[in-house]
Amino acid sequence: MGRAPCCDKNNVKKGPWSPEEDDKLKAYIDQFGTGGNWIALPQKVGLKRCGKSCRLRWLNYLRPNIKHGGFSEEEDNIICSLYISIGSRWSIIAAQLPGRTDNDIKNYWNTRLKKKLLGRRKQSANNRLSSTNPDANGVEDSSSSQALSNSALERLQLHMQLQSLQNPISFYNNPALWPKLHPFQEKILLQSLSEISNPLMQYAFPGTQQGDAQKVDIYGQLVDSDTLQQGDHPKSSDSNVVSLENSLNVIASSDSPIPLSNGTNVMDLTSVPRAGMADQSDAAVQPVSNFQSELENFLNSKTSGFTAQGDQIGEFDCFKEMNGSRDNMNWWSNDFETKSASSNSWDSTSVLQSERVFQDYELAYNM
DNA sequence: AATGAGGTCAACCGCGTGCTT
DNA sequence: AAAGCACGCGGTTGACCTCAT
Repeated sequence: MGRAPCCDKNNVKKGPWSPEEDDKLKAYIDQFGTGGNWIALPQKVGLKRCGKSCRLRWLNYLRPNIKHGGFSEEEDNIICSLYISIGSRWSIIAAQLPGRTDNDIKNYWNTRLKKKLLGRRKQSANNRLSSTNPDANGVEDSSSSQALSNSALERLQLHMQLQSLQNPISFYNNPALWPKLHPFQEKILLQSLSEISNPLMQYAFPGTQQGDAQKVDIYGQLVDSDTLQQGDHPKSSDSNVVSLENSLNVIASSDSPIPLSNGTNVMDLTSVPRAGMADQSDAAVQPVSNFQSELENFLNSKTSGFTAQGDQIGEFDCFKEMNGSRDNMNWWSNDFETKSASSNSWDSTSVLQSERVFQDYELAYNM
């Protein structure tokens, strides 16, 4: 036996609100308020609507100071940053954007921002196609190749953050699902991790600077960077792992409260239970330490037996230039208006996307 | 001009939580 | 303590709009 309906479904009007209904509801609430009972409100107002429908209409449309459309670039960045950080907790994200409703932001993310990001991915795929078709001289266009790799790196950063921070059983948090990586791919991964506090995060969490918080080690313990010695951790003599430690320290820096422009901080946001779903909130906001330990396991299994050769390091160095553009906040906005955005979803295609991202790297490696 | 595909967004639905009785 | 209820949330739907063919 299911829950009793909140109203008589047969006697309530559904569908779009008429201007008359809007006027009635607005006039009543302006004069008397909601009375703390949405269910009883429609009767008082004289509307044949469900109380929940009235509430939604008021909150999303009739309420004063509501903004519709015309999202600014800064708002875009905040939404992206918070989504990466806390996932689809639209009410919390909306709380950071005065005048915006959770419904509006949710729609905006699903219809625009997500596709903006994926559109870039598609463009990258196109670049890959063109880069695998060298011109008649067999000389490949170096700029397109670099753009491809750069794009792939940035996508991986965002995607890994999305997956690891949001979904505890995601591809990225499940070593069993990880493919065997080419040493080069591992290097790229490490470089990506070192940028996990990427520019997007800087918008919502402006207090964090890359490499500015070497206070927490990969074991989640507070560490004085001056006293951290080589050998303090089992793998610290391995250059890859040293790099990982630095990377994870950066990640771990977000464990510290980071001020937002409105006076709250990151921990305020990430520690807010999902209203109505408190049990899920812990999973929704993955503790960074879990991500760290998973990565540590990953490095244990993936770096053993591999020693980077000098020429390989040289190849890695050719990607240093990539980092030059990482402070560009607008990397994902280039094709904002691109009509070619696919209907892929982050969630359903994560593994496939991951594999294709790695294919990007493989291509770059083969160049 | 007609039509179909894709995009947008307001509204609905169902669920978990917490308050009240 | 337990049941009932309203609230608030995120996910989903479907009507409407726009654009390409």
